Amino acid sequence: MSDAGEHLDDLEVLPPRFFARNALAVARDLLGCRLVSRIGKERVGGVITETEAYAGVLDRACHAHAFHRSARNESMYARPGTAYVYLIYGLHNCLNVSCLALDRPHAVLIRAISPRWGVETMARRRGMPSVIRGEVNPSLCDGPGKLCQALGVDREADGLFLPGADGGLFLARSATSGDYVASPRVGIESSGEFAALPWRFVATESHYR
DNA sequence: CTTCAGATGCTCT
DNA sequence: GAGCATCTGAAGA
Repeated sequence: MSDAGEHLDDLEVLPPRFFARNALAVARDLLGCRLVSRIGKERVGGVITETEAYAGVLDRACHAHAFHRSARNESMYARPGTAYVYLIYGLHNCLNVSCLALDRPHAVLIRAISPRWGVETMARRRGMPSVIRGEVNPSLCDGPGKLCQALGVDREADGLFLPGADGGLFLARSATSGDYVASPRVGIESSGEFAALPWRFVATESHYR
């Protein structure tokens, strides 16, 4: 029973208080939630299937480790629910949401979504076919850089307050609850003991199918 | 299936 | 100048 027919106008936007918690809680609870972009003319988006928590000043892998603060990560210090978008490897954007509180800079990286709305538009932005062998192309949004490209998210979106109704980007409640698997975060091998912590969360099928 | 190199630009040392 | 919360296509097993 797929709920692919659910209408974008019926989605319940996540309120500011959803984000006023530590990154581990927010990262787990974002699984199954909807991420929608109306950057550009069409609305596109899907269901969040993978997140990572970056849990503040003690977390060596976090951009705000040891209270590091610069023009790049200023959004981590903004009110909870603020988009933090940065460029990685000179090529790809990564979309995060700030959480916890002003002086406690946590963030959740959204690593993957399951495409649901505007699949053709996302495929065009990604430069690949929307359908492969009768199924939605699985590589449209299954990575942090890929989903930003598909949703049209770049550093213009940095600093957007996602619970605000006027933005081109928002998060909305999950229609279902589901299970997840936790594992170490990706690409942070140089972060010492923090590299092994299971702060990456991947939704199981129960979330969205 | 797997590994691997190259692309590319911004931040921080 | 080094390193980076990545992605892709090509080559090998």
